[in-house]
Amino acid sequence: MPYDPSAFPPFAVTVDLVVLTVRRHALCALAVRRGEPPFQGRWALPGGFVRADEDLAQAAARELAEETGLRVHDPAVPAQDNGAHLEQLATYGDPGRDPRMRVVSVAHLALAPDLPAPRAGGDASNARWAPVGELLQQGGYGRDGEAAAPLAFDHAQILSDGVERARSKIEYSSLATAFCPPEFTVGELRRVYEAVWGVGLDPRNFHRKVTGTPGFLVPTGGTTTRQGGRPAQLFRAGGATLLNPPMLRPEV
Amino acid sequence: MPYDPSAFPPFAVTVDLVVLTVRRHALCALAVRRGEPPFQGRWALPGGFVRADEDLAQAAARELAEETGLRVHDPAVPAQDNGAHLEQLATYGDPGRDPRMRVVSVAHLALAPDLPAPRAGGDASNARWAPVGELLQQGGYGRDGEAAAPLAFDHAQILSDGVERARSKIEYSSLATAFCPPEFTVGELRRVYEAVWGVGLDPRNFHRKVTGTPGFLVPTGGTTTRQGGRPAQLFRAGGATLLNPPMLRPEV
DNA sequence: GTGTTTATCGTCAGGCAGACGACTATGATC
DNA sequence: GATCATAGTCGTCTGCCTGACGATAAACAC
Repeated sequence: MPYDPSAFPPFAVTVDLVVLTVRRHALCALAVRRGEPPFQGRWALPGGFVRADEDLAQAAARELAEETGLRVHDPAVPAQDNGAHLEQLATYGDPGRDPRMRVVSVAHLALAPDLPAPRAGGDASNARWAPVGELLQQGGYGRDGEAAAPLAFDHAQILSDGVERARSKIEYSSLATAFCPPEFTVGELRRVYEAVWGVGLDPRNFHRKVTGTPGFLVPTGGTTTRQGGRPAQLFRAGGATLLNPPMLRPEV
Repeated sequence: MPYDPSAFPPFAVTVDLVVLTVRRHALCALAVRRGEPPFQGRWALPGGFVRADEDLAQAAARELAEETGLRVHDPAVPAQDNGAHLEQLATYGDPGRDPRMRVVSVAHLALAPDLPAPRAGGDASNARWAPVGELLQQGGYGRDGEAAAPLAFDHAQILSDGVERARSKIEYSSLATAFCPPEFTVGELRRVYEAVWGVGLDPRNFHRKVTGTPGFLVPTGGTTTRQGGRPAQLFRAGGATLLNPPMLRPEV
């Protein structure tokens, strides 16, 4: 059959972002408050339309920068490590997921170190870091009396998928370092695993595992004592991106 | 900002399929010959436009049925196991990936047992199972003198991503059984792993691993001798979908 | 029967993870 | 300044799993 522009229905294509970070020993996601219908006043994941001349990854990186000021870490430049990790997550295209029109959303997952404060177009009250358990639970009230209404659209599903991706991916990759500042201690990295998995890990076995895996961590020579207690060695993420054998997640 | 239909550019949304199977000890993918420009006469992955009232998974299942006659195996009905496995792979939306217009393609991965013969709208000469190495290699000639021109569009990238997904996913899941008929022997399952990974596995260790993992394989009681040699026990896939600890892929 | 092929069971050594003891180096408290 | 609490780091031991590989079993071809 020849090419016929009327043979296919037009879609709007958006990118939605699951931006995760670890704050106060809890896995948190970035949520923005919707200022317009539908779901006006409800919390949602940040996102926006893909522009006509833009790649999907570019659109996601642009939205991330607009919402958080974060630049994306370019894997081709391992030296400059002060950016977030960004990867495509999955695509959601249910008819009716947006009541206005047919929207296909390409969700992306971003992992970032702990940040000072979110900004959404300069309006801080319309963006916040919230523990993922709080965003996903139905009913009840959040920490600061915020009514825990479900996220807008199908964003609870998207967030849930993003969290699951992060939880499984830190098992077999060095992705957990994306939650850490450029230099970090073994204990800080362990607390990332504990927050993301929601479990406790043995500090001694964890230390043996991460320092014994070649190429995973590179000591920088410095030490720090910002956690109290004996000063800890500082490390940077090594070149190894795959962790083999993987870090084992406890059975719960 | 209020809702403004002119604020976003229209996209065409398609689903493309990476349909994998194991034939004659080789991992093969379904390819269809393009009958119209662009890339007329070249091989491509099967796919098509998503309809206006269709979910992405529905569209992928419909395309799969149209191209192969396969129904999709519904995970909610584990008893009836005569369908293919289908999952979303990734989404490709480079501007310029289709010279006609802006097309976002949601690629899906399908795994099927060995099938008699492909059919593409009843025309067998326009569809074939080809070893993935043949489809991905640049230049040279395929087995039957077919010029090994690169796949159309960015389909080489999509196929490559799909193969990589399949290779890694059979490590930690029971997905390899999707390449097998409803009842199969340990040896047949091992040959699936060998074909997908392109390695040789020790039959004795493999047998110990798969029969020793609870819930992975369920003996049906029957035996078969279709491979020659001593009759082998027949199994069905057990309820366990996750393989823990995973099957280890040799270092090459 | 003999040889070939495939399936299945066993044995053994090495590696890794979980459990946990011991020691070190800092800041806080009395 | 001594003591305590906290966190980091190094070891040890045991059990499980894997890779390598020997041995046996049950079919078919000749």
